[in-house]
Amino acid sequence: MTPVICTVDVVLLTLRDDQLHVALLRREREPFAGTLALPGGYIHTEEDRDTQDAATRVLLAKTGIRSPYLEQLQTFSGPARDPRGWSVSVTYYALISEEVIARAAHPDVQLRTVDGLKGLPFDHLAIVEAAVARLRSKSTYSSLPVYLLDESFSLPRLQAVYEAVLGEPINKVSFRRKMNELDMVEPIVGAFEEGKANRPAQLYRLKQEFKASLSLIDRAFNAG
Amino acid sequence: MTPVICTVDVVLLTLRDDQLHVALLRREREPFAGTLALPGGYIHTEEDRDTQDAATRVLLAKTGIRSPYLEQLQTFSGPARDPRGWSVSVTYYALISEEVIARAAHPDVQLRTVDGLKGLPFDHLAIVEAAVARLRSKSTYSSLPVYLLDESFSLPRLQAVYEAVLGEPINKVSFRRKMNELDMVEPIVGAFEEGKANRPAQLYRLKQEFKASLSLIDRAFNAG
DNA sequence: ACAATAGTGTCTCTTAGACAATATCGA
DNA sequence: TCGATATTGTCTAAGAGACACTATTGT
Repeated sequence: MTPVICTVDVVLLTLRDDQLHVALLRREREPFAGTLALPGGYIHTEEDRDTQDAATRVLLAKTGIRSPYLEQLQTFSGPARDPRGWSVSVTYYALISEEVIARAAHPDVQLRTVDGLKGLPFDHLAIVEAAVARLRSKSTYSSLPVYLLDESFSLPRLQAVYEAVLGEPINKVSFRRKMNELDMVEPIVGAFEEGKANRPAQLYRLKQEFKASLSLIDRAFNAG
Repeated sequence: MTPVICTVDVVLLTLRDDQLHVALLRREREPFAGTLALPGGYIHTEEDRDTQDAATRVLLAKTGIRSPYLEQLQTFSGPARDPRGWSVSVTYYALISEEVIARAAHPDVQLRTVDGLKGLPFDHLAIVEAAVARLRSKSTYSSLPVYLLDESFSLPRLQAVYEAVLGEPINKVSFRRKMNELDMVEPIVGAFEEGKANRPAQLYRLKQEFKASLSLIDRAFNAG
């Protein structure tokens, strides 16, 4: 029986100009050397405790980013997706703020909009699409999008992030009411978003108890 | 680099006496020979087109069941879960009616309640728990539970299945109203559930267009 | 007729969205 | 003061649950 090639790939997503972007890197080796592709690599059985560990290691090594949110996405497999042979790729997706990308990402990391992506090697396009679909789906009923923002943020900004991810407007009153009920963010007393010619927005942060886990919403966000 | 062991495992779930059961088989080979375990096996790179294909093949070969619903669950991995070495198991879960089990399952298939399971080898307990959690979660907002029933069923029966899976009562009026809106089942004209000392229930079937895909509910089922 | 469960009508309560009033900043 | 955006109050509409009534079977 031919051995199976085992790799991990990571879809690192961020928001720039209210558009979802994915982090890509130029491949140094064959196959597809020189092509922009997802950060990925082989599982290292001597050092990785599991594939999540491998994904964390690969992401840090290739992009310089240590993501607070890294979730297993799906496993892609088959004889044709990799020219080297029958392969399995356990894929993960991560969310990060644009600010962290700017501060910590290796200079060769390239951001590309997730819409209209093309020319990706392997089945990386399908992987990115699955990651975006998962993010969209989870965003309708969880606090997931806060990971696309920096430590502190205003509610209008958070709402804009939800709207950008979901691709539709959200009723302002409902949004704030829901955020209130969810009790997942707390105001940073005395901190405001200043500098603009209008009433400054209160800055919030994710509550400590939600930093590790997601907050789940029983009723989805609706358009409005 | 040591090679990674690549397998698939399948959690086949069914409902018996309104309790979720999982199909287990006694292992014929080491490791854990003689122990009840999930049906699983190696990926066959010569014949499997992908891991979904492998899961379908393994399930049919080991249990005799060809499930209409088979979804990728999660990939489990690590150096310790299998004594043979660093391994990756791509897991799937399937739903089937008790009637199909009775008709088609190999005689050595054993059903066990998913609650209070113990003594499973590898990390099979964690895999079963993940499958049950996924089923519960998806059942709150989709037509998934219909796969636990036979071809035709009454609405009260379908409601009982939802209640068994979700573990809480559902308001009868709301349930029927929602089923009506969803438009995913249709009455079988002239077919009733007979034999009991009460008004016979209309029999329904899943509409053709939902046999391949799930019907998604925008608002979750609520207790009541 | 009675017991038992199927199926429906309807009232009330909760929740979401529309609309608009008020608050607070820089220019 | 004006323009702009934050924040809040409140009315209205839609959806969910409670309750009870009608329907239909076997005994």
